[in-house]
Amino acid sequence: MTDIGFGIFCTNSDGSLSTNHTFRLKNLSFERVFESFQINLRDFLKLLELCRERNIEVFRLGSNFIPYASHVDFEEDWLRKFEPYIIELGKLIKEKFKIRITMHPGQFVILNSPNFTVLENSIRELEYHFWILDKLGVEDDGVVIIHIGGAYGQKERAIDRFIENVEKHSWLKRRLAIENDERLFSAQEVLKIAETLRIPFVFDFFHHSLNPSEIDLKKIFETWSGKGIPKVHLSSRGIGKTGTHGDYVNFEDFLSFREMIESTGIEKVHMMIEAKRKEKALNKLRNLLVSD
DNA sequence: ACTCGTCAAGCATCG
DNA sequence: CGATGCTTGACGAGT
Repeated sequence: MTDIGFGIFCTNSDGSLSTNHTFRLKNLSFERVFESFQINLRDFLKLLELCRERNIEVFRLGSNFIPYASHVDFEEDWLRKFEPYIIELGKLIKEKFKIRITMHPGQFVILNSPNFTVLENSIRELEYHFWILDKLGVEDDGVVIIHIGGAYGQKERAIDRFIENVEKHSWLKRRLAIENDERLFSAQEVLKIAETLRIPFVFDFFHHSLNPSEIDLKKIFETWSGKGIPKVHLSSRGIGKTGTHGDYVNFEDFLSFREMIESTGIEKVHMMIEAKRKEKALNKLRNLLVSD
């Protein structure tokens, strides 16, 4: 039977703790960045406590941990001032919490954009994400997860451009992981890209159900060899437009996903619960598992 | 003291 | 062509 370790992201269920505190860009100054950072740091530590109490094995740190860090107006020497705090935090995580930390930059990070400025901004944003994880001193299993990007009416061309751009900035391969999305790039397409680039594939069950393709989950897990425990995402449909995440995870979705995972014979996976009610959703799921 | 619209960034889809 | 979905959170204007 597969051991499934769970993960949550960015905030707790009532929103009282968040690693995404920010401010308005027009007020950008070192002081404002530092102010938000301190709140994010404080909340992050509380969230790590929460994860430890509830035996949560993965946490996704919010991209706004240091707000506007990749913005052109963010001055270069500001980041150096944060360095000692991040290093200290990294030590604490290693000694006290022993949790896997990952990140997932926003939808604006697009490595296959034909627009040079978009690509440039994306690279800068990824540099910032890598910087954080490197200074934290987390292992290579601390991945930075992105989607493939746009199709621009020529999906094959868009895939080639993604591969070319990652090859061009090959340092990205150290932490970059890619995920199938709910509309454009199916799991089958993402697997091909992951195999070509030799980077891990974060399989998203909900996106796969909305954008299905023929896949071999075992092959998807193989992209993780030497890169840490395979990571997957689980969410269920919410009210509103297709693709919206639900407040909780549908138990049937979990059961069929678990069956799919177990059929590969894998020993251990990390499952990120992408539900709006975060640890409450995980609690509900675990309660159902106990009574099941 | 509150609610509401807007905010750095891209893309595709739906009406 | 404008609103919406994607980690939502902050905050100033209006009530």
